[in-house]
Amino acid sequence: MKIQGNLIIFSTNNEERKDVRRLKEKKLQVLLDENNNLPIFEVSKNEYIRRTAERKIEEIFKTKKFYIEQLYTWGNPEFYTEENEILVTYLVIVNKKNINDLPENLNFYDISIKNKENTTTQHVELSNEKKNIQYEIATILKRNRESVEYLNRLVKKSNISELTTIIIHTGIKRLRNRIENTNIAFSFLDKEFAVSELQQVYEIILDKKLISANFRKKIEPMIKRTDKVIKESAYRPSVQYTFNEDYIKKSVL
Amino acid sequence: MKIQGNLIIFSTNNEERKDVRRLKEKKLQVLLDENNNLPIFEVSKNEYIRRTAERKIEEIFKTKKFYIEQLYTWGNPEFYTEENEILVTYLVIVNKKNINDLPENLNFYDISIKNKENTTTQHVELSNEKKNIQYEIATILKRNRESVEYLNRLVKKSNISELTTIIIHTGIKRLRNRIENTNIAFSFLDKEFAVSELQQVYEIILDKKLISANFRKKIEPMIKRTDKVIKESAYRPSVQYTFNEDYIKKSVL
DNA sequence: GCAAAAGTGTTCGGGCTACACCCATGG
DNA sequence: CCATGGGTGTAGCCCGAACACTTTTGC
Repeated sequence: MKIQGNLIIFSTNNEERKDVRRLKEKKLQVLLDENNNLPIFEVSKNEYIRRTAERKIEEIFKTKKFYIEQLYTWGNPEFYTEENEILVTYLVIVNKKNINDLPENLNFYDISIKNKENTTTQHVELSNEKKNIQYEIATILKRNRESVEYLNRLVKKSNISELTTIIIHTGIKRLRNRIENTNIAFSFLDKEFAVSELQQVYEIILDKKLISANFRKKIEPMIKRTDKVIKESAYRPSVQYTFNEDYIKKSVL
Repeated sequence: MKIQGNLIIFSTNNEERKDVRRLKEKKLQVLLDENNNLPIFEVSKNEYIRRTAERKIEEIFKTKKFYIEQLYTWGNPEFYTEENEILVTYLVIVNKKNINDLPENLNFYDISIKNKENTTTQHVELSNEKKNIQYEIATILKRNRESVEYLNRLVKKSNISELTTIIIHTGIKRLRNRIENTNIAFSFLDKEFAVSELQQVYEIILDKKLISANFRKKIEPMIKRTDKVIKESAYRPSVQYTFNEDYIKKSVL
């Protein structure tokens, strides 16, 4: 029995706009190696698997500041090419500012997802300056035994493995669930941040524009105002906030 | 590297009341072996792990009618006694009426949970006619690295392993999450059921009384009325409903 | 008739949505 | 002065909570 570990690492990028007076545009990113695979680690006989995952991340970024949780364990014919293998995937969130290093073979890719009209198919584009990966992934309703299940399938062959696309898909779904029920959003940001930055994190994960007036009210109990201000855009400076430690939403496994 | 599988199997029991004119009282149940452990299966070299889990369940109950999903993979020093082991847990729901057999060493236990006032500790009692297992489990907030995490710990030694109590706890949390977001509640019931039966499933999983008028309105789009009626109590018969196949809530992994 | 369950209708309040509007800043 | 973002207030709407009330049945 062969057992492996796997990392789906999310981060965000701040991109300058052409119009320099506008806010930087945040994008959700994922880390892939030179073969468009997720970073893998070998599960050793002498260490607990989660600790091994953490050590691998520390090795990649030379930092101990990141969020980690188990995503899923793959060993299902639906998703797996080889029999007799098990792959445990961990979901990781890093703030780029906490990264001290990045191996040459690993690169962050912007994630862009477009829903195809009147289908359950999504067109996904992973891109950076050097490379552009495109694929389409469909959500299929599978009626099996006592219930229904949602499966994902890669509908067009691409230069990325089906399992990788499914893990990315599953990871984003998990982010969406977590961002509504926990405080993971703050893992993308510095200790101090503007409300608009937090809102951008919500927007890129939920993939929709939010009305800032309503967003403020919603997250108000989660954050604490500081005395500092910051000038992100060319206009009115924004107040810096920190996470309100008193407010901890119960997380649901 | 040793790898094993594990099953947390939930079901419900219909208990007669002393007052025979009242409705049978549903209770949430879990399946344990004679040593108070969850059913284990060995992961073979020749089969996918989920399929192995399904085969084990079919072997236990002599039925193919059950709900299954992966719960969690344990291999963390926090929860595990032995190093160098991995345990993949699957969550299962069965309707007793679909069970054709049950090995002698396996028994269902009623689950009763009481929150201890002003603490995050819960007193749990697992009981049937022959046996009674009691323990207390605490939820501990652990601040680690970039975020907070909830851990569970067995606070009083008991004749049940800590890992088993944590898996039961995690399983119930998962049921609570799923019952609000998917249609798993129906896996506990027959194809045709009364609204009050469905309500009882919600009540035992969420562990609180619901107001039936509001419950009806909430689940109305999920169910379809049939022509049949059933007399569960000694009083007014109730209309039989089925699951409305048109209504399928998106499940979130 | 009454106790228990099945089933319907109504009111109230909190939270989300949408939008109007003011403030601050730099070009 | 105006475009853009920061920030506040408010009105409407929907949904859930609470509860009153009717119907049906067996003892």
